[in-house]
Amino acid sequence: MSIAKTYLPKEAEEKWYNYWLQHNFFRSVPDEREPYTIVMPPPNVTGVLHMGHMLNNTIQDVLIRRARMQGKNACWVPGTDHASIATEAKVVAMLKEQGISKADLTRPEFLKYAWEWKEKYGGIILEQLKKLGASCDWDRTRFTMDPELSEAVTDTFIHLYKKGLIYRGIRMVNWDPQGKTAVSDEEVIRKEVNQKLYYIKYKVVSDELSMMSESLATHHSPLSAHYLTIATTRPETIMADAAICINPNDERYLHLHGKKVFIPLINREIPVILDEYVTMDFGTGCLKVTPAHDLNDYELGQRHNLPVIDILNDDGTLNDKAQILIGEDRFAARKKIAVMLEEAGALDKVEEYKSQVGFSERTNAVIEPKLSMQWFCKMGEMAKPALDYVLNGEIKLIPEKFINTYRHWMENVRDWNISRQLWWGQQIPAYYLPNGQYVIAKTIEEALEQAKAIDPKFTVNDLTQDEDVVDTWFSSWLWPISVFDGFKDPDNADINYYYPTNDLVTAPEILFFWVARMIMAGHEFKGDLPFRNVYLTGIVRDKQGRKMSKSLGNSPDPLDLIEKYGADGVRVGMLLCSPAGNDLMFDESYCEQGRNFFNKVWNAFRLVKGWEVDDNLSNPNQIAIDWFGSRFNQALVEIDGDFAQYRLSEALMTTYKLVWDDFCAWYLEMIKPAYQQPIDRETYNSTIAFFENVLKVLHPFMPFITEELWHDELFGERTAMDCCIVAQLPINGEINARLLADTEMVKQIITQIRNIRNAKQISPKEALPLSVKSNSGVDYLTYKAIITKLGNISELTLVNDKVSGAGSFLVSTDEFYVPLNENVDPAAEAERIHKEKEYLNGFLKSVNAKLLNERFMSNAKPEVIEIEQRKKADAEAKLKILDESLSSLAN
RNA sequence: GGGAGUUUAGCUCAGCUGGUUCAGAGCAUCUGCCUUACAAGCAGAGGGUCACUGGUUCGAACCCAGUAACUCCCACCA
Repeated sequence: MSIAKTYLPKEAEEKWYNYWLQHNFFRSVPDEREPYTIVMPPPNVTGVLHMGHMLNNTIQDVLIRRARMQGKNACWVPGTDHASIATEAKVVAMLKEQGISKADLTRPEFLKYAWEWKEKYGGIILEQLKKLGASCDWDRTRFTMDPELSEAVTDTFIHLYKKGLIYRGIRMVNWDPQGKTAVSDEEVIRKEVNQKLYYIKYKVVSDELSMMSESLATHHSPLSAHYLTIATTRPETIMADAAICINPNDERYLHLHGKKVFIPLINREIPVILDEYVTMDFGTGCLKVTPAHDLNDYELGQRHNLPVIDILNDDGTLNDKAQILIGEDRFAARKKIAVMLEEAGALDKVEEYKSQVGFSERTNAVIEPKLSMQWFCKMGEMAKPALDYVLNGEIKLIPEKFINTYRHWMENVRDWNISRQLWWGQQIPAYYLPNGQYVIAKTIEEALEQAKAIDPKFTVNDLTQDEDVVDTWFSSWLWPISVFDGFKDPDNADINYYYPTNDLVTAPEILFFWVARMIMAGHEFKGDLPFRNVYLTGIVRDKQGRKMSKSLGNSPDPLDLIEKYGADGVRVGMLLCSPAGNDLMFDESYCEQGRNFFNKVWNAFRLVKGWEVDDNLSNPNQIAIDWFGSRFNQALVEIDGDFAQYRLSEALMTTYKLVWDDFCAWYLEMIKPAYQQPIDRETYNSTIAFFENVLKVLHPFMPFITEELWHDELFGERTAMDCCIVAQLPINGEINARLLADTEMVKQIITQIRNIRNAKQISPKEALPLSVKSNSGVDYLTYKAIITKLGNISELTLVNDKVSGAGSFLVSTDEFYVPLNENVDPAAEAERIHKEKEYLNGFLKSVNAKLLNERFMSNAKPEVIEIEQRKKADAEAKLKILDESLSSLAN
């Protein structure tokens, strides 16, 4: 029977994923085993898989599969997030294409469209995750707007309101004119932008000409006495100015104290006010105060009792209060007003200027500070315990460097604006009464009851529910609890069993958005932390270090990659380039390496599969078997250590080398029978057992090929449920250190023999004799079988004297001679030995320098001194042998 | 402006408490091989002033100080 030279993943992937599903291997229900739980950071319901998801979910799947194979009850809860602003924006855009405007729809009509959209596209990303091999318990799939989860949102809102942690108030908020909603501080991304700084002249209202000329005489400011000049990046907001502010200590402007000025173009009179807030050396030292459109100006306005003139509509266009350019977009208005100012002679100059501008994280629109009535959640009280969990180590952040950032944020946390002027999401459970009061209630019936307590005359018709919905994160911060119905049914078996969860794998970008708030919610609503470890992955970047993004077009399509390299290849590729806690420079070649790796495993399988066993043979290669057994156990310890520290990349690399180098390149070569020769039963059985163990350690990284091979008859009969996915990882076994060390020497011998072949152009097929002068006492005859096989040695003999005219090398202090047909050139040999001596002498010198240094001898630890002494003795022994060789060459 | 981090081979990264021949791994490169498991491979080899400058120490990639470059987070200077 011939087996394909290369493994074709596609068919196997589909077959085994379905098999796992059918046999409920991903399913988890509470039982007596130790739970291991991960809740998946829910991707946006309308999103598609990108490289960040690939990385994230590969890591989660590796952890989950490993836990499952360690006998834990592994539960990975998948789900999606309703992502209110992003989804609503998409639905609005979709409707617009159909010629439907959101404004023409009622709330229920709009929501109907939104749900249809969700039903249509909502499952895509989860389906894509299946291609990757994600072993989630799909029966537990949740959506943040599932009825139970929405109910949890309402309940927690009420809970926090009753506790006084939620309040309503007029505040300056971050307004997204595209999404037409407020967003939280965390959802504003500041970017440096090239802007223009406009210097605009405001005419001073003056009553006496004489005073003016006096000012002219005494002040040599760049400003005309008739005017003062302000600098602004936002000339379109001058119509909303309520004052000009100067620093009272600014000597240049003493003459302006108590004056008034005209706003250019509209000629409205505003006062000049004094406040030390103004920096004298920035711009002109004159600041236009626009309380409606700047947070600082707002606060300044509050202090000075200035009116708030809001000239912007919700969509960022100018309203009639602007008097001019009504209906124009703010950016169009900016350009036009610059021209108008210029024409009016009110524009002094324009400078290039770099400054930070806030953008909406979801729509990328420029954020507009806007005064509005919003709901807020107080954070201070909840932040304290959430900070403690991390500081005292109950929750570990991996890597630890994020602790500082986390602490800084938690110590400076501001209240959270939780209301959004959207329809897609959980509507705020506030009901307004005709008298302006409101009540907070779970249902309108309950609201009515409360209303009646205020005034029995109220009816349902008097109640109006708040139009707004809560921030998406106000539902996802409940995720680790709500997916287990911990609100609806706080004492149910699931929540009691799975909560707190074990590991959370997510991106550092949402440490504050989400992770911190989940910790707060966990403490507030469950009195316990939501998870014990937070693994913060890096950002997936391209080879040049740029963040992968749609607009740059530098992100490969994950599904194409899977198509090309197989899911196993892509998984390995992702992990190969993702050291713990660092960004990863992704390159397709990593996936190629992953593919090559599973192909290597496939071919090892082909080799073993082809062997015939002869029960009459009784010459097992016991040394090889013992050695690989030890080596395997040693690798297990290393892998365990890597996982314990969440060094997944290294765990994979340790596994990679174990399989490729130790198993394939060394072990299989050691025991491989000659072409078309049978193998003995014992070696065969051991090899099969090793291979099965290899499949196990590989499985978390490469689930598909390992499951495929697992079921081959090579490994014997399998029952339906006997699958690699639930096989138990081997427990750390015996490690024979001596054997491992000796084998390393044997490997060196073989490498040296190969080197001689290379140098002398001798074919590997040509058998060579080997003589050993063992000075160390190692009995090389023990390893005769391996040395003769891998070195293709015709005869291994022990000698007491040097062999002249042969190729030679040293391993440790043992001498090896390979007699060759042609005589070795003594001069060349002498040169080689001289070089080696030179190196050893240099080495010896540095060792001696230490040993002769009194301070070293008195300060260094005894074991360090001992090591140095051993080095010295070793070098001296080698030098002695080399000298002997030299003199025997001379003879 | 404040804070954190990074800098080790061509690339991506290990290097844990300062002490083995400590300067490592994988990939890439080079040389030789189509050797009956695998050319997606095999065998071998060559790559480094550990960013820079000083200091501490018997001893520094590692500790300290400073410098430079890059990255991230936070922050209301128009």
